Amino acid sequence: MKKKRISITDIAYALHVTPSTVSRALNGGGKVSEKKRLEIIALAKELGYRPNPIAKSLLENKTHTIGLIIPEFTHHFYSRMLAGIESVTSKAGYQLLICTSNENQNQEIKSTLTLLDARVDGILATISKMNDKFEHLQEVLDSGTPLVLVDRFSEEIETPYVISDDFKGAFSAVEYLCQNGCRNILHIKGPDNLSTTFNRFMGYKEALRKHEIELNEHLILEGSDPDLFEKITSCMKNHPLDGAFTYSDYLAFEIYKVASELKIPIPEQLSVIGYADEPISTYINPTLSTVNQQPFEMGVLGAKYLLNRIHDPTIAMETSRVETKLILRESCRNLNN
Amino acid sequence: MKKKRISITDIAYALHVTPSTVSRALNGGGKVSEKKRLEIIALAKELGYRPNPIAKSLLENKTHTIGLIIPEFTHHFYSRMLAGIESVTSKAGYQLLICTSNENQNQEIKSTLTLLDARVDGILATISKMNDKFEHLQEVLDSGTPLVLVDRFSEEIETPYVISDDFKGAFSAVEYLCQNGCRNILHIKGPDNLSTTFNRFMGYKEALRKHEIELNEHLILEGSDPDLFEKITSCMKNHPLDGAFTYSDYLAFEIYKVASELKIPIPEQLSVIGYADEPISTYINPTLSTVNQQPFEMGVLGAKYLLNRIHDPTIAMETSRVETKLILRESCRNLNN
DNA sequence: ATTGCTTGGTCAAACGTTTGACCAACATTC
DNA sequence: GAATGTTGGTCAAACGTTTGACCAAGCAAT
Repeated sequence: MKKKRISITDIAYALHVTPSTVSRALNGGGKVSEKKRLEIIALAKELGYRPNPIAKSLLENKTHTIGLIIPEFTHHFYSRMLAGIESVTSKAGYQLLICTSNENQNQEIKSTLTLLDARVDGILATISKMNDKFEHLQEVLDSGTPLVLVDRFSEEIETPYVISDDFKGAFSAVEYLCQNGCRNILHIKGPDNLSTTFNRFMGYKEALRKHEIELNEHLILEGSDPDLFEKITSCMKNHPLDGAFTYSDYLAFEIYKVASELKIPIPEQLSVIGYADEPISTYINPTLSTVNQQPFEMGVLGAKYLLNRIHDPTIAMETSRVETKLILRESCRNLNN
Repeated sequence: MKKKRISITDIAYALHVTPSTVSRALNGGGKVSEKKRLEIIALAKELGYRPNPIAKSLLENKTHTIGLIIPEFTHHFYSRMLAGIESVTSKAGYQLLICTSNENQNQEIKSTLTLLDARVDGILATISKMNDKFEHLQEVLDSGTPLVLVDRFSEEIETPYVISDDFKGAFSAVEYLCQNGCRNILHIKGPDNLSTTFNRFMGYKEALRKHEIELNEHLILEGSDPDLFEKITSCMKNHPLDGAFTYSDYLAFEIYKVASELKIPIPEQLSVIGYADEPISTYINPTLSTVNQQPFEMGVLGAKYLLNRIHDPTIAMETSRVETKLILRESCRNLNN
């Protein structure tokens, strides 16, 4: 029941000229008298003519659409990233075609195929957690479709990427703890196989090394451990903990729970720093110090890199490790005041 | 630099048949010998042929794409709604084209035009807050493009919609407070001009009326008041408050802050219920009772209505007022246990 | 009068696909 | 031997747009 939109040929017919002339009048390609040009433009306006981008796409082999593959929408990080992406693509006149992978590799592969089928001009992807296959991404590259990876990347796939500087982010957090008197710092790690988990852990280790604190294996826990609460509890009981750095703000909250149970005051006896600057960090008590990854900016950058690549595929690969910001709130002791 | 994808004519040429034959072989339209059919299918597979949906769109005047206009991504409500929408559209084989309005009417109008230009098969929209013009939406309808409004709607525009039952949601929350001994219940209202603000307020009033509690104007505050904290404080000091119902979880948190300042224990002395079931509600202390609006389900429903309309535009208009769920957590007294 | 240039157009192909109309070859029926 | 039906195809139009090639008319220069 969709109404037929008026086309260039309709205008041509009405004015007894050919579609070519109408096209040139509307796009300013010359070869049309001033009088006809005005006539055509007037009629086009009157009839509410709007060019059909589908026809143009077919001809130009371009869709002015970019595809996005994102694990999910609900984490604050991704919605901010999405907002950043949207802000630049919409300004550049590009449409955004969105697919979710649900952190599921098969769905990611399917989404990739869908976007390729849709002939998007480029793809922006955050690869899913448990990714061990990369053929589908290689296929994107092979097809000549520009690809930019955001947030997570793999060395297996040679393409521009924008990631957060997890190492430095973790390092700055743990160094702050060290500088403010912490010597026994717990770390709760993130999901296995994720470069972010690894890099944050490395940042933790490096900060300890720099401040000549020996690494204590007992102070390192796995966030995915089903007995995490008990593990934290026994860790707190058996070690003179004075600091904690966790892979996420949610894991930091687990520490809050145990500390509350054991009546260990934060920050007086235990300084805590989380990661990601989720909204909850300003609402829990005490407010949580954390590491902000600037997801909006990451999205902006990723989208820009992609557009650059679309406009000139021979351009040198642009990659960024986005700086993090240490956000200090009530959960940390500060020796200086 | 995008590689040319292999087309139906390439296959036709290689096999010395016409494109028509290839098309029929691939789509099973008969008129092709079994032998040729298998040959064609084999070659298509070998060459990695994938049909070009752009060409099909041009022919069919359908894009298998639905447009989404959403105010923003960062509120949990919208990201859940988006997830719900995506879950049904992707299953139905539809692409999702996303635009944000940033709660800005001009941008909403622009987005609408963009989607119409893109020839989407239907539009799903959450109209922006300060909406007083509806011509653009009427234009969508006039163009014959199915439109479904989600979360917010206007009587000016006659189309299917899915909204949350704010009245009942508020009513159930306030009634719960009444049933559990509260007689002096504070209400903090939402933004002006929003039907949700009005309806939640009406629900509040109706619950009081039903439980024969007289409405006290002094117990009703504006969430947008810059001196909200002070207003709440003086309200708590001057009235024997025993309950509070707020337009949002964030406003409920303001009450937490004041209560903490005044050393009023929640829920022992004051029961609090928020609205929206934002993630923070399970992380603040005590955990916050709230009203869940089932945004995921709203998205699912909206998308389904739209798809139904796309498949049969003459179908009767489907609208829903989605039930809310009262989520009881630690912030409310319960007389029964 | 011939050549050459400019202006203002038209024509046709192209993009990839589908589909109704047509058609030749062959088999069947009377 | 003529009419009819079936099988396995081809042809061309259509969707809306752009664009290179062509062309006629008018004019100026030789």
